[in-house]
Amino acid sequence: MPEGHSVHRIARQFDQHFVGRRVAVSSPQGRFASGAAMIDGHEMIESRAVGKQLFLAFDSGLWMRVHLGLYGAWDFAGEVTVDATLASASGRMGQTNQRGTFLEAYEDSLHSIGAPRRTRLRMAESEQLEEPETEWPPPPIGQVRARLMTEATVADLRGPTACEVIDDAGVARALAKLGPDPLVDRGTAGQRRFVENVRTRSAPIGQLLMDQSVVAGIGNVYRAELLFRAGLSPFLPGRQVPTDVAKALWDDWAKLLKRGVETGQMLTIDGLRGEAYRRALAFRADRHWVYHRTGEPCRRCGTPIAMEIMAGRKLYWCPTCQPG
DNA sequence: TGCCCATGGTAAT
DNA sequence: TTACCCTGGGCAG
Repeated sequence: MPEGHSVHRIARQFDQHFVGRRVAVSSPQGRFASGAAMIDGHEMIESRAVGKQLFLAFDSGLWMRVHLGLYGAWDFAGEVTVDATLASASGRMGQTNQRGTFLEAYEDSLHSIGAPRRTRLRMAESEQLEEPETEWPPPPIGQVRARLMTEATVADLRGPTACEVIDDAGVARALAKLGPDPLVDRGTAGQRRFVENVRTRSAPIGQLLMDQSVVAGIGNVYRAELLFRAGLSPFLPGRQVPTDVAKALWDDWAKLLKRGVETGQMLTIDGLRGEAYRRALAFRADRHWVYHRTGEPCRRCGTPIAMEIMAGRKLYWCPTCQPG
């Protein structure tokens, strides 16, 4: 599922290709038919991401709120922005599964950074470039909950946890449930809220980082990786996390989120160069310190990475580097 | 082909 | 805690 960085990238696609345009909204699958009718034909005036939620504003005063959940995805077709070298390269990598082809795709993708072009792009937990369609508009494939269409671009939403039309008060209610997001709550205000949220709760920090009311946008990957980077035990109660450690956690999240939005990948190992960097882009197994590495040797100390279920989700950590 | 798993979250128990 | 929503990829057979 998309953690926060993906949703910010999706919001940017809407900002660049839908905001300022009239949008035809429909529900090919039918389950969003009444919501679609409320905003169909109106101009999109704003695209905003907060944590893992996307808010699209229309000139009628109504908003579309979308949460992708575990399986959701947006499929863009037509004119979209392709700026993630890795996204495109790894996408084609996945189709061919041959490293040589990956390198060719990587080199090829360097030419298209930031350039709007006609293609198809799947935006979910990862991004994948696909062959451009020949028919326009492209026929919806599978269960498309919502279709948003301008003259140049189609966005198909499938499998979301939440997809609804709400008013300003509804947006306010949704935002009130969310903790700070570094790309929304800039400066020290967001950091202050985060530190207070952590240090007033007794739940373990590994659980608090996944709590969207404590901090918005962190998922299971970033949770594990942030704790490793901080050398922090996932089991330390929030109120026992020193203030300077909590501040540093927030700053590191802000740094990783920014990197994720720029690259389209959850790159949590710093300083990768050359082949190691390209491998990390192409292969998830080469991308993280501890996430999804149960039993494998810690990249820093060699201790087998541990895993246990915390609050229903798999938690990964290094018992030596993150003592407690 | 079919089963398991997944980067979420909510509601029921 | 568990069930469930709902989709796609990986992998065993």
